[in-house]
Amino acid sequence: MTRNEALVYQLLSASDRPLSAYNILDALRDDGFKAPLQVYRALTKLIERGAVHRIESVNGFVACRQHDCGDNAVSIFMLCERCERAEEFTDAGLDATLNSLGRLRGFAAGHKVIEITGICAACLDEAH
Amino acid sequence: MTRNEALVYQLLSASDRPLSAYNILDALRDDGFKAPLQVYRALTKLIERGAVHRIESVNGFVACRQHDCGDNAVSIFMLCERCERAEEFTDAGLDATLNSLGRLRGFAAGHKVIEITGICAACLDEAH
DNA sequence: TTGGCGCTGTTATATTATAACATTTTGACA
DNA sequence: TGTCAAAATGTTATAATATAACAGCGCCAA
Repeated sequence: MTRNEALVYQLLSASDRPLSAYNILDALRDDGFKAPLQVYRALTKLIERGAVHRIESVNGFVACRQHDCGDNAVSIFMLCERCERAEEFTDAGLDATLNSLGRLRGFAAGHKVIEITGICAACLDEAH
Repeated sequence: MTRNEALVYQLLSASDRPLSAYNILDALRDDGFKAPLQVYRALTKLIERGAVHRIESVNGFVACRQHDCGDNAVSIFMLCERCERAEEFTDAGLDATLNSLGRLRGFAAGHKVIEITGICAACLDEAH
């Protein structure tokens, strides 16, 4: 892992919510980051490697918190509208279900995006 | 449905792949569209009403081709990497599965994004 | 030791989306 | 029918997200 990748990865690992590329850029200015490409390049590598996931719904990025995502399991993200926290978990059954839904239609499934927006347990409690 | 909404909806209905807001803008210049906001405003209304879906993975928009999406069923999109076509279908079982996955963790599920990237049947055939 | 490859830095630019505000249209109802 | 408020529209400007293009550096294998 290169220096830039490590910096981006550490930052994402320390955050419980998705960060945008420009959030990351700002946070790493003291470490010498000056241009968006430095962030995007690191993100691209980290994502290829499965260390980081992109959250399409919010144009943000999170560190992977599962080790089985990719091998026969799909990542599911629950995104809290209130506190913006993202929780990742995996489900092998769901992965298989989606593969077979595709197969039924002759579709060869590759990358899967599953993102659920709602209210997390902590925020529901607060509202009681 | 207002004139602008109708124009945007017709365009999307006639397309078998997602269009970006700026694709739409360009296509509707002859109809008097001049600024992105005209497109985004129409899209916002159409999406609220469930007539159009946003495809997060490609920052594009498609006309809804299911009538049961929303009522206890979730829309699933299969996106072909090769020809870029988007196919929508719905699945009530999957909707229930995701709701209960959330419930297990105290999460109140709202909007769900399910997008699968891969190769469609037609493109697989071509490659044979 | 050198030559190539991958990583880096930098400037510029493309793409996607919204803010702010003035104007016009629509439709309910007196 | 007149009128007023709400909704829709038009327009300019700008914000937020992402990539292109090219030059330089550093490592390390032959």
